[in-house]
Amino acid sequence: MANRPLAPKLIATRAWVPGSADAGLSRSLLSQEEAAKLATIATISRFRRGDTIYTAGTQADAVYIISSGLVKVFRQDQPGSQILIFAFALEGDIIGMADDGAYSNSATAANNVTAYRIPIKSLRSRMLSDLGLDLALLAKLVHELRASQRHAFILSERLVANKIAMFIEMLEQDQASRLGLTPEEVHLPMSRRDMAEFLAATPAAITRGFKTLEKAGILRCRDNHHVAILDQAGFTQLVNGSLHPGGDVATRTRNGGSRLPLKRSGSR
Amino acid sequence: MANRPLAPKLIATRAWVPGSADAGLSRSLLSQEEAAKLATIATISRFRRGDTIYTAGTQADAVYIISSGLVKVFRQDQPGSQILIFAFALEGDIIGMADDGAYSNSATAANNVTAYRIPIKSLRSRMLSDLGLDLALLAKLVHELRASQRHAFILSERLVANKIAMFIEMLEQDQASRLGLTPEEVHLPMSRRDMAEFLAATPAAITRGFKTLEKAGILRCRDNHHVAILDQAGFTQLVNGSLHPGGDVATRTRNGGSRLPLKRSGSR
DNA sequence: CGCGGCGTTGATAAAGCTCAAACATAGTGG
DNA sequence: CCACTATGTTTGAGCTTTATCAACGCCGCG
Repeated sequence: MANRPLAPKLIATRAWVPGSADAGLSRSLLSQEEAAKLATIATISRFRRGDTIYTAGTQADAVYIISSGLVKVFRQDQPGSQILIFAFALEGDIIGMADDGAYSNSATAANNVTAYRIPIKSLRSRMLSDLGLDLALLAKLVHELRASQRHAFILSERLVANKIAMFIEMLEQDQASRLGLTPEEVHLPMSRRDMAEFLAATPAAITRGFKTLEKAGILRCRDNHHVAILDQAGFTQLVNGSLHPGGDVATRTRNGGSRLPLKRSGSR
Repeated sequence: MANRPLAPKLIATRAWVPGSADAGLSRSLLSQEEAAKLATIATISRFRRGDTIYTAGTQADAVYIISSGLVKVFRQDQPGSQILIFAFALEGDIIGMADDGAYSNSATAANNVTAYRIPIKSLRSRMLSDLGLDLALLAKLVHELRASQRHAFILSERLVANKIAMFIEMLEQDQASRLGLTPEEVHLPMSRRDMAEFLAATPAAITRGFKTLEKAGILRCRDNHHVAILDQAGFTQLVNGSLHPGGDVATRTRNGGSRLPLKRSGSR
């Protein structure tokens, strides 16, 4: 049973319960038993790249637990107006939040997606009888809320280069917590345009932001979907918003590089 | 409804359950019974304006349900660096989210605050036995998540005047759902500086944004804490991001004063 | 009465958006 | 296999908004 991919997984980190052992690690929130029970009320849905999974404002009859693929959860008030992507959902994420019975945002598949579709009614009745499921959803929602606040924090940044750095750090942590180790390269599974719509910027600004970070020696892009962090110290400072990439990073030779080896410093 | 102020209240709107009757209305999520049970494990805390309620990174031993007053929930990475206010919490809100046993953001009282302090341990044991409490927290978290996404959406706006309009609309809806009717004036209980820190702008920009909205005839400020919406249609368009206040309002003199939608479309 | 925080107003500079065109990369059908 | 189209990405030039920095008025408070 352990190696079968046929039961939904819900992934999150611990919230109030301190767990120093696996701090920062994602755990599966559902016991096998609970996952199996959920599987009995779920159906498997498949979506192709670009497919609409649900649309904001329509009646919310089901939530989806992503099994594989990448889903963009977004909001667009008027057709043709600005889009803001709220989250990139992947395996172990649950989507389909509703407000007064209607989906409060939209979701489309960014590539081929398989997901468990769980009707709300079944879920509700199941929740009333199964406390563990309840607590799992609670933990997942806390996780989501934190992620959303982090998103807001990224959006509050003024310079696009900083936003990008924070975005990459977010993906890095996510991947690290899923894999259990920090990968050499961070994988950016979405397009530049998607990044722009997540970071509230234009694709052009995203391109230039990456260029800025590369020129500053902070990171290196193998291609548009794989970046390596070269200057971890400078990167962290960027993420913490304490300095601006254009000016100070180059002049950071004063204090910075004591903790980690810098590959190349201050080439200007 | 009830006149006993001695039990905690949790306020939220409905999520998946459609309730066409009281759509958009806040409901108290706890039955009197549950509230009473919660009260037995809660203690009342009082804070004065400026007091710290908890600090990010410290051990999270309790959550707080606000009974009265205004609390700023915020994050500040480095002392002296940028602050982002995530939420203004008031009566019926719950604060104290944690990550791996530590508070993930900070909270201070914006004025005199009374709150129910509920130790995590008691809450957990209570949750395991009381399913209703569980579901109430779930509903509240969905509410919070939506609020956070809305915040992100506001932050994604480029022009400060639009941000302000969306912020006012947010407060208006909140007040309307609490009162059960749309008030004539929207109350802004926080300072300009707090708004700036919520909207990721500077106080100066906030001032100028309000000026812009007033000059455009969208709203009128009785004082710094009370605004009335004069042009509901224009206001709504601003909130939906379909129209730029600076551009169109300035060009209005050329166009002879007619309010024109001027939306952009991708047709070529 | 002086002090410090807040709010407003004014100049300047920087960063990003808009618009637009060149470029790259698929996917498609001949 | 190739043109051909559609989509995404990059680059460039001009314009707008806001951050920054500063000064000033206001108010409450010691």
